[in-house]
Amino acid sequence: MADGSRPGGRSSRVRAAVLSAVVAEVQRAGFAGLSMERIAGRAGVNKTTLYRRWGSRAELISDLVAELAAREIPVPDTGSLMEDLRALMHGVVTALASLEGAALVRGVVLEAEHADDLREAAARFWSERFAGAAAVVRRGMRRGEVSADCDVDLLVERLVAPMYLRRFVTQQPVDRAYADRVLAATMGPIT
Amino acid sequence: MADGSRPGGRSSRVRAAVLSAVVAEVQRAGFAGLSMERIAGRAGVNKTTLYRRWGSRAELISDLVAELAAREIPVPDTGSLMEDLRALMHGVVTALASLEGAALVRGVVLEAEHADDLREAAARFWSERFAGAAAVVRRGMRRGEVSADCDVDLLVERLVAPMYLRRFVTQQPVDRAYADRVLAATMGPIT
DNA sequence: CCCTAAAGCAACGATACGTTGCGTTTAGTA
DNA sequence: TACTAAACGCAACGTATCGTTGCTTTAGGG
Repeated sequence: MADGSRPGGRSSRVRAAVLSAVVAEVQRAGFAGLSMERIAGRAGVNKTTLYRRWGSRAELISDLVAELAAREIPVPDTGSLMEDLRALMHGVVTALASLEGAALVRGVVLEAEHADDLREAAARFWSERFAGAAAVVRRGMRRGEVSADCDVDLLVERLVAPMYLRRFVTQQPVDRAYADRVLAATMGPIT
Repeated sequence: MADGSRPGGRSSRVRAAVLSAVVAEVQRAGFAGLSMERIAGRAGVNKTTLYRRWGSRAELISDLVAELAAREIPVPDTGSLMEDLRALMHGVVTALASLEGAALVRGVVLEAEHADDLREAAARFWSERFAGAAAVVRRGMRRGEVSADCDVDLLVERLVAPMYLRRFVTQQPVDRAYADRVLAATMGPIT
């Protein structure tokens, strides 16, 4: 092999096992209770492997965030802006309800302030997500479903932000009905 | 003394020194990097005192949250809904920019999932804050500045949520200009 | 089938954890 | 002012996890 890297086979199995073990451990004891040795044990992997491949806990979390962020989510295109936005927001509801999605956001919120690489990974993640949502809005703008002088990025933020606030800050439930209420209240006057 | 408690004098000094040391340590190394011994050292207090008074790291953070949450913030009443809301949102901007405010929210986001007492403290905190903001909106509603069928609580959430999203999730800057944009976009069509 | 990247294993010192026993300071009371 | 007990300081303890190292074993890819 040219560069000597060996990505397939055992390596990828180890990687998958470790990342899933991290998620499981986050669920069990929270981010503050993460232990490298426990992660290794749950993943059926030696502690040494973690340090050799990731170097530190921060890099491991950073990799997890990048991994979860890399999962492509489809951008809806039904021809109706409201239907597209509804689908997008319901996707956020599902993501926030899932363990992986919650771990992703929580990891960023917790670590990003003191880990530059994680902050970059997070920035890439959010810019991609918001770009997809913004594209949806711009399609609707071309169809005349929203006025041309609308601040698209701000609109996207206003749509999704309340769900994050409830999920992580005020600890209130987030479901599709709530998403619909936010959507109606935000888009209602614009139409 | 009857119950044997002794709240004044040295006890309160120690408490103040410790809580301020926690905030300083959060700034230095983040929540994940909190060490009881380092906190004790910075506060000029023995490690034993921390464990005897608070029992655990989680309870210490919980107490800090309760302490910060107990600080009364004035609810503006200028006679104009938009001015009141602007003042409220600028207050949030200031709080998020301050170390204490960021530590408060971050502590809740980090620990609340696995600490029931902290979750209760956080719930009290947010319900008080949102009640104040909702009162402002209802005053405006009585003056006819907002329609009577408006969902007040949802409106408050929609106003403040984008600032929290930027500060903690997408890691983007939050200033008064942004708060004004959110306010204008959210209230513009209602008026 | 070989070569070697990658994982396993075992042990290390260092650090922080949480706890205990005992002596000292200090606040509140009589 | 003197007394009492709550609160803190101090020192030491065993434990757990950290992060690292040297060496051996496994298994993927040419």
